[in-house]
Amino acid sequence: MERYNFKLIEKRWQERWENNKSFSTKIDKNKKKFYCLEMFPYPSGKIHMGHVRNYTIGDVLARYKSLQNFNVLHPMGWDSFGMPAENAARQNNLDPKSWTEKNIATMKNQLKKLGLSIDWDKEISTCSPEYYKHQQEFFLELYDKGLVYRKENYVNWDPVDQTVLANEQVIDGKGWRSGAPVERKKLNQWFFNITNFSNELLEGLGELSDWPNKVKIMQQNWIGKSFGCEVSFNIQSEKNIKNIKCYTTRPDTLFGMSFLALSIDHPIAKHYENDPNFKEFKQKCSRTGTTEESIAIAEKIGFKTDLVAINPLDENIKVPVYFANFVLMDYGLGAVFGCPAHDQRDLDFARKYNLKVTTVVKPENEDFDEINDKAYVGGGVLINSKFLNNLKVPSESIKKTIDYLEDNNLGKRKTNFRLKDWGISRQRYWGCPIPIAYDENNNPVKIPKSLLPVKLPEIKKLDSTGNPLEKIDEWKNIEIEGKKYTRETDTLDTFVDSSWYFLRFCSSKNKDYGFDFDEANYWMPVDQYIGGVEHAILHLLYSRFFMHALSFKNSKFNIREPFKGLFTQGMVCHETYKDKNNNWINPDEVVTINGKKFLKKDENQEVEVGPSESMSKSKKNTIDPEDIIENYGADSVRLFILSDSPPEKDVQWSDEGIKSSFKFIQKLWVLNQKILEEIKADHPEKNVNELKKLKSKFINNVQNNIENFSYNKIVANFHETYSALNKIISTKIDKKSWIENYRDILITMIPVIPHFSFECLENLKIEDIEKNLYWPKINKNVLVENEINFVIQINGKTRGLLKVKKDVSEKELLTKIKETEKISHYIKDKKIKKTIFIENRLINIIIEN
RNA sequence: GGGGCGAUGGCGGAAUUGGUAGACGCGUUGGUCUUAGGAACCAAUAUGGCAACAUGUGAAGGUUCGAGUCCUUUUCGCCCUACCA
Repeated sequence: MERYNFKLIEKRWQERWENNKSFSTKIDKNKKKFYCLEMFPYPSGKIHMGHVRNYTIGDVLARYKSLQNFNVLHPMGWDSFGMPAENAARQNNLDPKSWTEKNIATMKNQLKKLGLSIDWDKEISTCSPEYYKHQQEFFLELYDKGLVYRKENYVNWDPVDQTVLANEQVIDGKGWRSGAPVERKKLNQWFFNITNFSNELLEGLGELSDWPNKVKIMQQNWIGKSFGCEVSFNIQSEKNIKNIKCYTTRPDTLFGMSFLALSIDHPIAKHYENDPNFKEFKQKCSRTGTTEESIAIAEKIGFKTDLVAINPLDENIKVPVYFANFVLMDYGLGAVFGCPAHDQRDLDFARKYNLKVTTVVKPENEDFDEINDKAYVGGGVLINSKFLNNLKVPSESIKKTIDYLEDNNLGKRKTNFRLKDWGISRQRYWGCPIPIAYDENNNPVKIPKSLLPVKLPEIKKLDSTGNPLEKIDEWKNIEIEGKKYTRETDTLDTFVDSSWYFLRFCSSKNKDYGFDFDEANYWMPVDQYIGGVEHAILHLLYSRFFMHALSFKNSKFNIREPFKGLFTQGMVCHETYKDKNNNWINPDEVVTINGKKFLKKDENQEVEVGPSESMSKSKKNTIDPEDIIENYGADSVRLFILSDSPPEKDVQWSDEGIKSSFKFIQKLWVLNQKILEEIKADHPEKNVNELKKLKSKFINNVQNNIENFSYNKIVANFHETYSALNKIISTKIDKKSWIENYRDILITMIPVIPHFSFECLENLKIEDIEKNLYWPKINKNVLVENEINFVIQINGKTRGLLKVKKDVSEKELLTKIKETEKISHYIKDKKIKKTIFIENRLINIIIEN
């Protein structure tokens, strides 16, 4: 018997799909659509196992929906702008464009080998002018809608590389490449007014019932809506400062106030600019690291001003005003009042500077301890608060205090959002140019639509410092209608590229606009979006914003939520290995002996096995998908990457696992040959019902498991069905029944192992099978069992199973139990107090002991 | 500090509304066939016990005829977020 030659067979089917354009899709309003999208990859060089998992999960769904006669859009593209291309270009002395294009060619070829049902005709690449032209149009559209603006903002500046760093490029306050201490520098930058939609973006989450709760909560926290009020504090000062406004969610603790703290970036700071002590303090603040941990641990420090703030509720309470390192300018108003008794930070600060601690909340009906080092943040009632005393905290206190403040013109109710506007300027070459130019007075003007796209100038190599666009004068200096301008040299954040690519897929060749309204209205929203949870906040929020922004003041387009369903898959992990010199080593350098001893290949040196971690180049625990496809075939890879772990959890890649999947496909092939022989034999005897039932169960299970994303259980269904078929094969079933039922089983396997399934289907020699493929419908009645393994419990303990006919009565069952020695001895001579009888399932007999 | 998720054999994981705990796979053990086995096939595999049986889903309580599943308390682990006023 021939072994299953996956190399030949997979190649043949992939070619056939490509030549027949099997997955190319057109808009068809008579058919229900299904838009299945996986997050498009960054063309970093080669695909990795994470891609394999992501695209396999998506492909199972796409192929399943397509068999169910949905009109399926399943496209693929490239998120091809970004820093790695610049880094690679600098390192290897080439230009980002050719590096990127080469990677795309490689990865496309690799993806094709996975046998994905992708409509490659719709392929897009965000770095192509055909794509970013429309992005520039969108920029101008949002500009006209007032959703784009320019303001000064701080950036991380690397003084050696003369470049702006992203937050993740700042490591311990130093530039990741140069190692130089990073400076804060103010630059004029472009912003999308995402906060214009804060409320809509928050409310919209409520409609997203097919999103993981986790992600919705993350976005909710990110948007961070809070209710409170602005309070105005009068200031006593020799300077011209009359009052300071603070935002607070706890105005009810105002009587406990003992200081007021300002951010060092607060406008009032300009009064102290020339004070050397203040300068020193500012420097001290900027010295604390930027890592999350160092911020959290950082000591609270303050700079005492000569200002005195007066409590709006009691003018006899006068407190000092500080600048403090823990107050942020970009949240609220950059100023807070400190109530040490009921806020830990304020307490730490107060203890350090010997400020008063006045308790104003005490737990209800309880004694309370003096505040020492721990602030009391719970509820209770107000004390030491004059006319607010005895109000319940927080149910009455906050509302009543705000009412009082508003009535007396001391403050006003305010909703605040944590969400900040989206800074989209990047001082980089390899991104979408911003279609703006500046006149001689540095006023921005739009580049007219007729001059779009603003193409990136081609360069041969990148210098190591600065933004190359600044240095190309012939690109930078332009004339519009005879007037001289200088181009904006910043490019757009690459998150902009990915904020609308799913729209572009709907009509990827459309020339007049980023998408065709008719097509977009047909395909959108994406029915199922699949990708890593690491994009749970930014990418998904920006995409949602972009839809809101495009829908804003637009009569032709009104789709505010781009992704109806979201699925976040887990990572692919592998064991880590280290040699005796403590260097990471790649799995393919490791050989095992009896699965116990791990040795470094060719060196006979023992290897230390570490815990399984997500595959990463730094730990060298990666497995190259191309090697695996080469050795085991795409179907084996697909099967294995789905088995073992549920898709939302991390999966452990193992050599044994992929081998086992490979063997399983071989076994399926052997079974297929046997079935073909049975068909040839065409036994006159029939055993249809059992086969039909087996098939129906299989289809039913697989269907449920696909719908619930329990893809690991599908693999289990495959194994069970394989065993069942192997058993049933000896029972002499006639040709017609075999073909009918086995055909349906094979179709059901298409989403997971398409090459194998199609090959076997072809072997069945059913006419026009390819054109008449549909997800088999099953008769649910077939699934009903006529005999039931009835669970017999005595006093709640399972004592046995009885095979009885369906719908057996309690009385009949009890009779049968008494006849069954194995079980009856438990109740012999005992008085039955009570029985619980669950139809067709279980009986619990309660007896006296 | 805030928020979320989770804890089931040696391992990854199954277990509809509370109703046979451990599906399926890996690994391990025994066997068959083989010059060989790192191939294939068959069987066993939660723990203790010869067995009957007992015990078992991180821990402790509770609700229930019945709890992996529901409630309370608690321990541990992972993830996100972070001086958010």
